[in-house]
Amino acid sequence: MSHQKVISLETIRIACRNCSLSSLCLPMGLAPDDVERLDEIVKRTRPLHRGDFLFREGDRFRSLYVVKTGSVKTFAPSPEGGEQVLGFHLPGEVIGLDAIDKDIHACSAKVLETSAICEVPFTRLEELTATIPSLQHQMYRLLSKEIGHDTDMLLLLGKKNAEERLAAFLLSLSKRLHKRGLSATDFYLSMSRHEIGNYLGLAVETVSRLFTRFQDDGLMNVDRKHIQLLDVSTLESLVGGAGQNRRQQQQS
Amino acid sequence: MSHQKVISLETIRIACRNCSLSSLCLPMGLAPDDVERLDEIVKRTRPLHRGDFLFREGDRFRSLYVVKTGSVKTFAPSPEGGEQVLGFHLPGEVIGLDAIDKDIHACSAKVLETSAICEVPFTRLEELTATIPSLQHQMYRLLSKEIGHDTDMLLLLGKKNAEERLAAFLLSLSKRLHKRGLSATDFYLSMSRHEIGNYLGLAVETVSRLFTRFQDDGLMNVDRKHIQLLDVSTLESLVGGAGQNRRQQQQS
DNA sequence: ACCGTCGCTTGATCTGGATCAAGCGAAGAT
DNA sequence: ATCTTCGCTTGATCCAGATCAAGCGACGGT
Repeated sequence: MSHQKVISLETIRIACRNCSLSSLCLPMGLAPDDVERLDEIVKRTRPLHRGDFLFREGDRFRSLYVVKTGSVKTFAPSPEGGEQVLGFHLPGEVIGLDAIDKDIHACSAKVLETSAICEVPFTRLEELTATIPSLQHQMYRLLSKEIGHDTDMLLLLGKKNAEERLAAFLLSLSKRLHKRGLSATDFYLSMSRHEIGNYLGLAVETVSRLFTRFQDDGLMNVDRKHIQLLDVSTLESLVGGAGQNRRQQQQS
Repeated sequence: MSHQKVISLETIRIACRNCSLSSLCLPMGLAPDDVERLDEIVKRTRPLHRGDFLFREGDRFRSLYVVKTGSVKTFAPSPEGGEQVLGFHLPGEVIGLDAIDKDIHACSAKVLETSAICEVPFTRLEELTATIPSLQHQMYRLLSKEIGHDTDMLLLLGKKNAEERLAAFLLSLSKRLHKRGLSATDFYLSMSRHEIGNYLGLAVETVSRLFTRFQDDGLMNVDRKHIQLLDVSTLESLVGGAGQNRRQQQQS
């Protein structure tokens, strides 16, 4: 997405209180004093590069990770030896929540491009939440939000066709990038077609064909990793399942 | 599954400290005094019946619900008017965690058979967790566990074929029932074939055919809602994806 | 500048499971 | 006791998307 050595020490020295992501990240809604306390436990590591791991499946769980810049994918091994991509994580998003339960990471997290990551030791965070009610609430919300997101994915994988899935994926990226102050209609993909397909439960070929089709239909421009959304409202209508009239699935 | 009026007032008067589910439910690992405090905020409603709602999509979020006996399904509306079954909830399982974030329920919860349910007002629970560190930790684990479960479902819907999905579903029920002291190999389904199919992303017909096939192969007996698992280890090997050799999905 | 690798595209074919269609039997209603 | 409904099963057909196959072009390495 961008040249490597651009991220300097100054960038990673930015504390929570000055971080442009604070409204998306843990500090959301905290009093200045409390942000200060949170700030003290956050480790800021130097930039990581494509292919680096934040943690691997089977690792002991110690910290949550927050993407500051760049992007990360998480994936779990499937019994046969393949893997399931579980998510792509953009700035402001928290990684590792699923490991709190068993104290062991059940999935791996791999950096997709040069990225700055904050590390938050969980035990210390947990102690802090006990004394800062609003931070505790923020944590509950964070975990709950993740569940809600997974629920959306279940609906996508369970009920939507290929076209709807890809449209939903593009719009999700668009929306999340926009919330971080980036363009909602012009961006670069940091993941491969293969990874997109894996994530959406589709073959690479299907993803590729759909990109071509969407472009032919004037919905977007695609040039390698460079994406430009041209007709967001039509994409949105595609997600709604207006694609065809598929059988209404209900039960009782 | 059983006659209705059997559950009496005595049954629902059981406090947390006497509840046989305490090792599965919130109180896990709490000191007796703390269980007492938790116990005080839990409301025990009279038994609910098939078709009753715990909450509906759009309702204000107020409480978490714990299944004590019986079973509950949760489901979300899909844009087209159909619905996606999100889960079936057995005794000891907690419902409503996904609504903490937005403070609004994004899905509905419907009772599948006569059931006893505990209601835990969330605001009060949250206050309590701030003063009982082990309860706070328990809550984090609970939310995290839910994420882990959703992750498993993503893998199931994204990578597994029909046979693998149904085998996984049956084994999941079996395992969860067993943990609650019930038979792991002989049980009744409280949900319809349609609901199972919806949950697993399959058509009713496919579910029905697979039940027939599994029975013909000697893996289980099926008589309406009554299930007997005969060959658990073969079912387990089916889940592993040993079914056929499907293309290894991996990415760079 | 050249080469090899690898990710991506595009075309042809195949297939698992959806859809369509037609009973059947159990449970509740009158 | 009979009817009606509805959930379930089974058979026939269809199709979206997987799989197979064959280039092509970008990029990193030397």
